[in-house]
Amino acid sequence: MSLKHALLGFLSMDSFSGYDLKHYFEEQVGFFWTATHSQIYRTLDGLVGEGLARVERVVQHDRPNKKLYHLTDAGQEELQDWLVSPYAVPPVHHTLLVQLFFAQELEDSEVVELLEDYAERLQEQLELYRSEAFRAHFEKARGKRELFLWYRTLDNVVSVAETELAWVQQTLRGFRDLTGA
Amino acid sequence: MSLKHALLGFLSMDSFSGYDLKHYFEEQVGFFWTATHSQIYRTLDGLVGEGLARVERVVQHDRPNKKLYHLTDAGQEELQDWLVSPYAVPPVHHTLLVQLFFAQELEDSEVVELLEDYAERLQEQLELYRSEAFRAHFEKARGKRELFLWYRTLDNVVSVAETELAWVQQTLRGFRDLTGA
DNA sequence: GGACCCATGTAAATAGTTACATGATTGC
DNA sequence: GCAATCATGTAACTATTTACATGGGTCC
Repeated sequence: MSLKHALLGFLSMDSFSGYDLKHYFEEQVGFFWTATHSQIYRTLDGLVGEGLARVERVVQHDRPNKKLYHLTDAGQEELQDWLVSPYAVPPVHHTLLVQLFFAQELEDSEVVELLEDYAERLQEQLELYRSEAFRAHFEKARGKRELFLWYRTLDNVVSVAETELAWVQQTLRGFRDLTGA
Repeated sequence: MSLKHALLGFLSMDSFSGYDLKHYFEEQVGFFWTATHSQIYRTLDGLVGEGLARVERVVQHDRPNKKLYHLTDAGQEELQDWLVSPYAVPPVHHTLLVQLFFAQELEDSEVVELLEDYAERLQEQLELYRSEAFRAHFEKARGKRELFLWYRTLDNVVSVAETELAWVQQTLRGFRDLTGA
């Protein structure tokens, strides 16, 4: 479960509320990990239950009260352990490839449409990655080393999306050559 | 739910038992979709329940009896509809990037180890993709068009894995330059 | 006798999404 | 008064994995 550890990761930098973290997942790490607020709140509960975080109730007057989560020593240790745990190949699930694999049943034009639509989605993704949206938060990096790590994570998804886009375009060319579509 | 539609896809080619399909997921499309037998059996039940497939009990003497699943007209229609449904960007979950993003807490050597380990996993993946394992089944393609589609699906995961590998190597170089590790 | 393949399932747990639900405060 | 942001939660559902469970047949 990486969400748990991503939360510990954030809490190792500072103390946050569930609401803060929700925004961090949208704006900070949304390009490589997403989570909904309902999952975040439940997972934070779990962290407290496991003694990996503790909660502080903060009374606010200008806005609704909130719960600030702090990392415990046990939480810091759990995070450290997990950070060096070797990569386990995740189960693969690539919906578009399922569609393409069984596309023999489709008209040529439908296959082309499918691929063109995918290309558009990838373009949108790339534009989002290249916008300031994610980079804006990189200024919070504590030094060059962290900044490097953050840029490289973003570069990963950019590279992969570019590769997918090149793959679609090549596939479209090949398909048109083959079918005359 | 793509598993449901991947099953319909297979059943549109021929009739299969759950056991057959389990093997198809390992050997035929395992590089872009995985499923366990427990999920396959339950999903097949679901297909029958929805009227998208029907089941034929086949008595065998040299081996245990089996249940052959056949696509119904409704199943064929459901498949056709799904095949042209536009791509929806799936939620992103990339565990290694979570580790790297929060790797500021780690020693230089631990970061290097993490990346080198990832590179090894990617190499293994690539070797698997390039082996005969998946291509062996491509001979069942009904014509050039289908063969093209199948090769392109495999090429997708190969390209992405190659990109990831190049990304790791570039990241390792950059990290070593920066830290002297 | 034992390993291995064939064949099918259930149960429990984990992970994640979507929908439902509430309420305060700020700024227009 | 209304929209937007802040803030937290629960319930139901979907998807997936892992573990448990069984039993026949073949081949060495």
